[in-house]
Amino acid sequence: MTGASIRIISSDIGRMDPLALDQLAQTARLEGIDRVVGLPDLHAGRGIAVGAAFWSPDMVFPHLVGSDIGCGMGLWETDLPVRKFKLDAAERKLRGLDEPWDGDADAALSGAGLAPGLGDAALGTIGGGNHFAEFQRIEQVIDGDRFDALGFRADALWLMVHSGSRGLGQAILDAWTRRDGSAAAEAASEAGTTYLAAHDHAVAWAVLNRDVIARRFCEKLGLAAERKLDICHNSVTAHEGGWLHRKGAAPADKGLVVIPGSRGDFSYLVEPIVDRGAEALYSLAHGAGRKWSRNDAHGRLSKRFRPAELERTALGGRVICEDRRLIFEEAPQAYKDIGLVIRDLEEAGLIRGIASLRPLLSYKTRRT
DNA sequence: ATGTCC
Repeated sequence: MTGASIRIISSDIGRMDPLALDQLAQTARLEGIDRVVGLPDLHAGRGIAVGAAFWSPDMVFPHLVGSDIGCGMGLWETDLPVRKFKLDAAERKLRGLDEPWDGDADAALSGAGLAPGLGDAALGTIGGGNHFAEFQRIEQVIDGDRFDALGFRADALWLMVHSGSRGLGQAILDAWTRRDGSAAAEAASEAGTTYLAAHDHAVAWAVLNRDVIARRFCEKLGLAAERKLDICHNSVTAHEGGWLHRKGAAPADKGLVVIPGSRGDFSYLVEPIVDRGAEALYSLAHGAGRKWSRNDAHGRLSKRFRPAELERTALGGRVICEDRRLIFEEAPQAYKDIGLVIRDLEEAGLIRGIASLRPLLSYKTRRT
């Protein structure tokens, strides 16, 4: 094998982080990887670039999925007219959400086809890092016909949840790594099927986790909500006779997608254009993508701002993040311009915009 | 990213 083809979806590759591009090139050299795609939100990760898709004809590479198997975005429309959403009251009521969920975890797990007790201590919790739950309002309906046909309401309060499989996915990758240190397994081998079965459980758990998180948030505010989409951006799935790994890449072949900007920027509800998807491995950006590393963001921003100043954003959004380090790491300044990411995807013919959403209240954590 | 490093 001489290495995979690399396709980068961007109007300005020169502005991409050389480290991320180098990480992408490294994975393209892996024996068994045939095709690699970098998306406009590409950024450096811990060894593996984030915002990328990798296709192998017969092998599974657990490290290309990473530890947060099943991580993704869910989007709910609530029954509350957004004009009735009161920020101060909502902020007061959103407490206890980092604590273990006191609902019926086993019933929820079995409803999702998962074993009782599986990861139940973490079920319904957001976690750390870039995870969040965010109340939003529709800023602009871009494609009114499509928006109406979907039965969506522009005057409703919306809720977006970004979380994953917490300790469960981590344990699955750890178990893989401890096995024998090999990077990949034939999907049909015993090691491959064992990993894939565990992976599929973690994906189902992560979908359920986002659902429980949304339930908890809505319960605190006395809202009912309907899930409009759930999109997983860390996974490996059977695809065109091989295995498609997505590392921070939304699927373009599974219906509507929401692509969030930073907490200080808009999010975009988009429709993938499936017939153009093959060249991008049926994958899309999963967010804005980091511009600065966590360390850089903390170093630069903690000199310029107090945490309280970062609890309000330029778009008028409010932030609940009582972790003093995280509030700097996840500041809007640390992220790329989501507008440019969306434009790149549109210009590549991969998406059509349906609506944009404005952040109202971003919940990260109450605990420090 | 992480029932998170002593």
